[in-house]
Amino acid sequence: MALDKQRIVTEAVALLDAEGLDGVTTRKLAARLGVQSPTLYWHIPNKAALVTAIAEAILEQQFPEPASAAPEECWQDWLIGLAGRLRRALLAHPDGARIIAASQLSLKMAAISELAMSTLVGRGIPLRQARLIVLTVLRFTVGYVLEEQVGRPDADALDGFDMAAYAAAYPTVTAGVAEYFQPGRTVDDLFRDCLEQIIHGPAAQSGPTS
Amino acid sequence: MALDKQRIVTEAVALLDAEGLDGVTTRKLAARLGVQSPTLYWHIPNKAALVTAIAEAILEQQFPEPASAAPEECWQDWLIGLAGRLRRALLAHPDGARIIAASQLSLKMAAISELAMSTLVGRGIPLRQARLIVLTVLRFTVGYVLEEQVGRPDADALDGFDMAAYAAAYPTVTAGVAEYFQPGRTVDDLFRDCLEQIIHGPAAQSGPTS
DNA sequence: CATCAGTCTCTATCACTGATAGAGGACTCT
DNA sequence: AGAGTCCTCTATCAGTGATAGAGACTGATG
Repeated sequence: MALDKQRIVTEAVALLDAEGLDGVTTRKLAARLGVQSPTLYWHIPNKAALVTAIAEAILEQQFPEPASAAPEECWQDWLIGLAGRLRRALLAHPDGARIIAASQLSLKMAAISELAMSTLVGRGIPLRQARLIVLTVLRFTVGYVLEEQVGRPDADALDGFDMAAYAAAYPTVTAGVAEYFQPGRTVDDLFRDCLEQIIHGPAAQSGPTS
Repeated sequence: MALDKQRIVTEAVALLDAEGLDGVTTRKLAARLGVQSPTLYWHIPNKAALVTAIAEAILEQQFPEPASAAPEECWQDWLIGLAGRLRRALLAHPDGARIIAASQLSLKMAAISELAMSTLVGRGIPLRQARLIVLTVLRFTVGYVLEEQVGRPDADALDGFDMAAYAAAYPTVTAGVAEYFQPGRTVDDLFRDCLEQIIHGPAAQSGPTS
């Protein structure tokens, strides 16, 4: 089987799934492909380009085609769905958000922006406002998932960590977390609620408002 | 001069400013401190802890004290100011956002959340909503600056990049960028406009609305 | 057939990275 | 003087991204 960029990227994603971004080294990747590591450099200029290619592949899985809007929904719901798809794409692989953030000049990301902005403009939103909304939603989504995916510190690092002192020092934060995750609420709900914050504004609340 | 964690972190920030995050290696840092690199490991468990300490130091510079709210402003303007301060803290050093994102369990970040949430709650915002707003604003801010600070690809990497084709493929994005940066608008304005999107909602527009 | 050029993979090696083991100096308290 | 603690050192490890340059294998051309 010939070694080409396509196969390299596919295997790199598999390696990513198995070991995370830090596990994606040229040597391990080459070993999986039955080849020596310098061979990769014939097909790929450097590792940054590989990471960018991985980013494109990850987005491709969730956004295979332009995928025009379903004409039924209002743009708000549609945009929430789009951001949800982006989040799912990032969560589908370890360090997905880190990879997207590290990749420079992603064409797929530009395509998603274009899709979102043109859809909003098509629904009558002024260009300026469409840009602000889309930019806000996309950057928020990356920032959100990035923090969702940070490697939680292992037990050793938490040795001297005093949970009770933490709760005492940051009572409102602690209360807010406790309040939110009461019934059957999940992190997905939290993401959606934050998005509605952006898209519908702070006024329109989903839950029981005061 | 005795070598302690304080001095290590201070010098690490200086090295960060000089060479960026990738330039912060244990050897270079030790050399600046007139010491051999293994010595650092007496004061610091590993490099991740060093990065976390750098993150705390960066935030400390912009948020030295609890800094209670100026009682004059409405909470919206106050929160916008807070996010602006956070953004300035991240922009003040190369890769600032990357460092914050990479650091696990930042106490300073928790303190900022606490400050923001308690302030909002103190102004009568329900706890649930305060949490959503603050979480959204903070994660958006990190995501925003992260993308602001990505290393722009060098000229070589842009070799085969067709700017005209890009503009043609993503006309709405291109038009949106061009429309926004017409008069004397800066990236700071863009950040602020996005924030208002979140805080005041899509309805209240700062510019000339349709 | 012989030769050549292009394509791809190899071995060998570089400069560097974070990290550890363990020796030893310096300093303080007894 | 001796013991013990604190701090820094030398030496070294395994692993990283990357390059140079030799060679193999292919297909086309004389």
